[in-house]
Amino acid sequence: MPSNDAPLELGRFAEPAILVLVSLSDGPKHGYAIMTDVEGFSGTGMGPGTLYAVLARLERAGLVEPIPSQDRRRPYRITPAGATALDTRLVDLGRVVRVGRSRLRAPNRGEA
Amino acid sequence: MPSNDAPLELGRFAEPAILVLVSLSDGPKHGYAIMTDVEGFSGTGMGPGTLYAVLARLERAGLVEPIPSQDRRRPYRITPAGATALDTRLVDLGRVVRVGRSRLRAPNRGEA
DNA sequence: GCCAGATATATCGTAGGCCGATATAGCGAG
DNA sequence: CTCGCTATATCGGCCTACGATATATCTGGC
Repeated sequence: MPSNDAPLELGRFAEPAILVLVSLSDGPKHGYAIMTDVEGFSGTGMGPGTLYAVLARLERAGLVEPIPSQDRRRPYRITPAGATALDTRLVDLGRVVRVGRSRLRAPNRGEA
Repeated sequence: MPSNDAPLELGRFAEPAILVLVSLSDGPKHGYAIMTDVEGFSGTGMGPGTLYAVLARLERAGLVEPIPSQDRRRPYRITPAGATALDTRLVDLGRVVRVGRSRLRAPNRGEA
């Protein structure tokens, strides 16, 4: 979204790549299914432009791989490397979330 | 990052804005202190280019505000709007982390 | 049998974020 | 006095994010 004169609720949610990897960690899916799945477990949607760009980048990096398709769908599967990378990222993210929440709960003292 | 021939462990960590807001939710800090603090609670560092750009954007959005400085430091404080936005984001992020972890733990069945 | 809408993928344009490099300057230690 | 740390600011460029757009298939209603 271009003009940020309004209140603005923070630009993006997080790395789309993480959302895609989480979706695929459930089992192989094709692009369209990933889109609807992501919308399900995160409030955020994702256009085809973002989705297929992320998928291509992830494939180049060896974190996902395509499965030979029998019909018009092109399913992808997460690779072991992808699962490892996602797990690492999730641990880091979880730590940030935990720290952030505890800091928000604590009374905001004036000095750091 | 140009050439992606190497394994690659995923590009970025997450939104720098979130890291900055988490840092400020502890109490007011100036830029340099934010940088060292962020390196502490997340494995990721952050150059001055990223930091001050994020700070400017966050200020424009009303999520942080500058505190009049007495010395050469320019401290920032998180605003109520900033705390609310961060909390919302943290909830979403936490849900993604939870879903991702449980999916990674479950046996990877071949069909979605 | 036809049309509308959902399913499904691909690509382009572009706006803007990310980030390293670089410049500047005060301050304390030795 | 000089080195290195603290501290902030800006510029340039690559790359990502994402809506818009194009295309094709499958399905259900009439």
